[in-house]
Amino acid sequence: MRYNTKQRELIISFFEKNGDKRFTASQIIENKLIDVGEATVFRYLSALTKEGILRKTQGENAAEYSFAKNECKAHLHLQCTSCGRTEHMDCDFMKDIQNHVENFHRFEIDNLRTVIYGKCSQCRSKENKK
Amino acid sequence: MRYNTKQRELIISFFEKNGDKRFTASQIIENKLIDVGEATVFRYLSALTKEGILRKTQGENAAEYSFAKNECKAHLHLQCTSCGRTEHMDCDFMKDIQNHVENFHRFEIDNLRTVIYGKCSQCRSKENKK
DNA sequence: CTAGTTGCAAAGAGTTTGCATGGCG
DNA sequence: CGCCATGCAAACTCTTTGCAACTAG
Repeated sequence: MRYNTKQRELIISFFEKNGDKRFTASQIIENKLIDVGEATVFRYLSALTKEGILRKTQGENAAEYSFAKNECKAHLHLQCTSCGRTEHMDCDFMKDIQNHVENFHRFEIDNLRTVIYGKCSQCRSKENKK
Repeated sequence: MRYNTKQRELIISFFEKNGDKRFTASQIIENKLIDVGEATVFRYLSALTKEGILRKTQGENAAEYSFAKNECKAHLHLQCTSCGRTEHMDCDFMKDIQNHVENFHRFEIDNLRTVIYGKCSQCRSKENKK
């Protein structure tokens, strides 16, 4: 059994409101973004990730969590290592990638866990100006 | 300036010999896989990653390091979340992915940092038998 | 009422840093 | 000989866990 508690609702609605934004447990706790005890934050971040409600990715030092929209389960995510922005790869070619990896490599991609790192064009042009 | 020390050579040749295998700093230290002090292991894992000699990826709890072959800079890596095995995506379609992401999303993939998570066919058939 | 949940504090794991000693060039 | 590298121990950060009080169903 699982209880519907105030803390659970607080955490889910926090991420729901914050769209694509990613947060570490420490950010939430230190800045008091949600009024829930430290251990409980960790417990729910972990539980909600298992339930598929949150998306967990690894930041530089700590795990980052964001809201896992349903569409996100169907596409990959490009994350710029300079500015940190995430782009959702919701284009037609996404299906081709999925098919190739499935048929040729016999591998089923986990779109929630995977992050494609690299540089977005804006950050690259900024760096070239230096 | 940078010195060529015994420790540096030990660490590089250890990873060179171990091909695709990934190791955490703790595995190396606790099992004495390399005869180098704790802090020095961490210092070199970090330094060699910056130099592009090692490939750093995030395991469940700790960073994992493996030897970064030159070919690896040109393709993505599929890693099974069940058995942990890594498959190198060195197929012709890899170029198409690179081109699409570059031209359509204006994003330059970092192949050393990126890991595509999912399940390999062997692990999926094993799980279906349960 | 009963079983799951909370929050505090303590513990644990991974990683970084200060500093005196040692070694490369 | 001068500067960088090493190793130990201490410090730090992120995360998990034990436990008594609390709360949803």
